[in-house]
Amino acid sequence: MAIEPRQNPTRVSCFECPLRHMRRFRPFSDSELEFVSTFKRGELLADTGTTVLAEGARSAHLYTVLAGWGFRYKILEDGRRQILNYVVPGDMVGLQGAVMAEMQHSVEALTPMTLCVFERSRLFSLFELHPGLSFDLTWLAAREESILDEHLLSIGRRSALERASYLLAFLFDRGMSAGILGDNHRHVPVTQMHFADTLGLSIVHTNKTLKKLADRGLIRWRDRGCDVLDPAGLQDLAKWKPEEARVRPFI
Amino acid sequence: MAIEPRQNPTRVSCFECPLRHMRRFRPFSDSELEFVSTFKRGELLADTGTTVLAEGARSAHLYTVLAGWGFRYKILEDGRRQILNYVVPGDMVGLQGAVMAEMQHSVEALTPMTLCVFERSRLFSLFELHPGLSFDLTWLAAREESILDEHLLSIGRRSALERASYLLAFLFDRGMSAGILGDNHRHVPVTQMHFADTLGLSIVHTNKTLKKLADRGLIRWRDRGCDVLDPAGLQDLAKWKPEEARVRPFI
DNA sequence: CGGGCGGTTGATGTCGGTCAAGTCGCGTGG
DNA sequence: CCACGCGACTTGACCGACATCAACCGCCCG
Repeated sequence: MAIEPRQNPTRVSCFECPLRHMRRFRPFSDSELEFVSTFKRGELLADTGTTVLAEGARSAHLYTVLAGWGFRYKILEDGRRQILNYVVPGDMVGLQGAVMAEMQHSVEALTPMTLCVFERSRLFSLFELHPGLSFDLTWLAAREESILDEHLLSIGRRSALERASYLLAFLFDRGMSAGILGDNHRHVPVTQMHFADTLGLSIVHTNKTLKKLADRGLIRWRDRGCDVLDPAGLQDLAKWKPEEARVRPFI
Repeated sequence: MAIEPRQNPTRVSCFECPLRHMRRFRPFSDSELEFVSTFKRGELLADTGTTVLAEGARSAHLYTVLAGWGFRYKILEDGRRQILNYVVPGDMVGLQGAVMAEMQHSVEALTPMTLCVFERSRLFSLFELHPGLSFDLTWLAAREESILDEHLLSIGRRSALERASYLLAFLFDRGMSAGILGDNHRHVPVTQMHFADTLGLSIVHTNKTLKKLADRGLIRWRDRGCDVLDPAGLQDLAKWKPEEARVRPFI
């Protein structure tokens, strides 16, 4: 169940961080890059199904996703699970734990993941030394908040079909802008069980709902995941538009 | 509908800010207090039902709630509304608009509200000059995120009765720690319509669900709002515990 | 005194849950 | 090599939680 993730023996320097060079991330100043390099403690590799962070933990670390898909979730005592959001490269996880006393949710790997490990105790010096990076942290938190707002609207007020369409369009958008969509740039590695737990529906009903979308040619199930064939059609069904892409921060 | 809020002619200095002296807020250093004083532009009074911030707006301002209750919400094209969260004194609103391009949600006053108005353009100098306040902003954003997480869990996975109990316990907790519960410190100024739009239920079913709670003596409806008679009982029903109170930031 | 808002209630319908099987592909071990 | 089990996906029958429709009450306020 809760497999221990393992440290990567070969640390990769921030200077040659593969994400750093992507156009969609804002460039760092030299001093910022240098700071982040010392802030970084190492890398963490997590296999599919691994628990990266557990609810209730008081982790000494903070992470940025470098590769792979993961998801954040909470569970009720009796096992009912709600997936809160998905994480992709460039996203930060564990900020809550760094800022509050302990983690209020868990994070699990959906595919093999690589995470950049930061020292939580040095977080405050980031605020002291780098206003730009501090602003970025706030930016990331505000953006997460606005995503959660939309999810709440979705679960609270959209029908099952709209909800499913929204989630698919959303995942496609996130995967696309992170450049991690599988074969043909349309594969999303999320099972129907994950869909059910994100949408607040039962697996059976989720299946029937997704089947409708598949019958209409919007998606196709394959290989423990889903090919998004018609993102625009999904957006229309959901009455939702993604934020237009712009340069975003990344720490 | 969208009544224009009005500026308060009599600005109150931050030095004598009534919230500042409450034990639950962290104290400011002299230089922080001085900075915030210059950051502050004035005060805004909003009557019940007023729209304080509108989705899509590119507001030049940022606010901290000084008095009263409000709520954040989103609406779908066809009018379906989802209330995302409630705001009470000490909460910041409009940070999203300051950090992203435009507001992704609206804010409306539930009771007459007083808000402290800040100049959005000076936000970056806050990051440059005051690491402590920057950290506080991130803290506030992370806390909002963890509240939204819990709401998602609630709407997605709790039954109608559990959801309603959770929301009541939650509102009681927030009102209590902000010291703004009405008569006998148990009155929450939220109508059944607001409950419905927060819980993702119809008004009729919300009414029937809340009636059950009233019949069990947990709450009582009165005066366009609700008296919370047994917060502990509600928490038990919802299987939820509030975060333990600790000193929190406030800008 | 009339109308609007908030709350209440019953009748009826439907969306989505639960139960129960069954298929398919894959990895494991006899 | 095949039996077995398991995880992901399907499908049909049935049921219940919640939505919708339609009244109606009480209160406040113009």
